[in-house]
Amino acid sequence: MLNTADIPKLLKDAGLRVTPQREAILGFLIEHTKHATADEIYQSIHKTFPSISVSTVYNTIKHFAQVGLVKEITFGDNASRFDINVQPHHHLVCKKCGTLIDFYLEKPPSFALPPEASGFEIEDFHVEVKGICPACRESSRG
Amino acid sequence: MLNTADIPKLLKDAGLRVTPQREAILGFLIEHTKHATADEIYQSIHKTFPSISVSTVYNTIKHFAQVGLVKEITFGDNASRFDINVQPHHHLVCKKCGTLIDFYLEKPPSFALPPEASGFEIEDFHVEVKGICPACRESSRG
DNA sequence: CTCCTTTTTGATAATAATTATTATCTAGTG
DNA sequence: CACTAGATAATAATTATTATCAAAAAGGAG
Ligand SMILES: [Mn+2]
Ligand SMILES: [Mn+2]
Ligand SMILES: [Zn+2]
Ligand SMILES: [Zn+2]
Repeated sequence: MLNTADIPKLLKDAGLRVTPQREAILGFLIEHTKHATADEIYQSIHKTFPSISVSTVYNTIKHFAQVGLVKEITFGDNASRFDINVQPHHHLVCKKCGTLIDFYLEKPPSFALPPEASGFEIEDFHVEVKGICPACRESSRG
Repeated sequence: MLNTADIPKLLKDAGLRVTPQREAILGFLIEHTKHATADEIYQSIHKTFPSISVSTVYNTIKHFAQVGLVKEITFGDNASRFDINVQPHHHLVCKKCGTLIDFYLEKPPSFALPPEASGFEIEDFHVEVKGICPACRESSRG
């Protein structure tokens, strides 16, 4: 498990300079919640770090994603979410509110790619299970 | 296979009025390409139907998606794509250009959902295999 | 510690995709 | 033909994100 004490080392090992903004953003992702949006990160950090800017949050999480500190999740038509869990895993997603729950596969799916796929360099895959979470089912009852 | 001659019937069966705009949009999706974006649909139809509006394209494809005539695909950080293939299937996607190729599973993945998932009403799932297409590999060679 | 170079930050503007609003128009009904 | 629910087109508004760039800060070298 990642610990907030490791933050400066995590940043250095990723080849990034250590700044208060980066420590705050990485700290938020480690401590609070997986799968936060850029805006959620900004709103939370802004309380104790009022001078931080929205563009810094975007720059920083994009940087983090590039060096592999987080993984950007971009499905649904809503905002990107950022996942501090960088192990290969998959997501159960609520169609209404976008809540994500991690899960792991017991057995990978067996897929036969069609001829048109030849020459494609495959890097990884992601399974998205879609449904409605209990909270959203409750709130949409007639 | 869907045929352009069936378009009025397809619209009526879906409970939608038959209008030239709807015929044009559905016709484009059937004839030309699977997985077009709203803008691609608009740009193509606009040539022969100059009075059509961008908002009509959006309204119409959203309508189509609601009644099950097309399926909206929303991964990647780019624009939504609309799939005239509404059978359950999955996608190989190019990380660079967003090109999509359909594929079908031989065997569904076996997943064990965690306790947090209890109460979730599962509707369907989608496997997204990510990579780089031959064209994009070629164009990014040093 | 001080100076210097490089990187990062933050304010703002710009862009892209999409949704909302609304006046006008039209298909279907009788 | 006349009426009305529904559809269209023009436009404004919104949301998420990226670009620009001067000022501030980080990390080394001396
Ligand atoms: Mn996750
Ligand atoms: Mn498809
Ligand atoms: Zn929900
Ligand atoms: Zn490509």
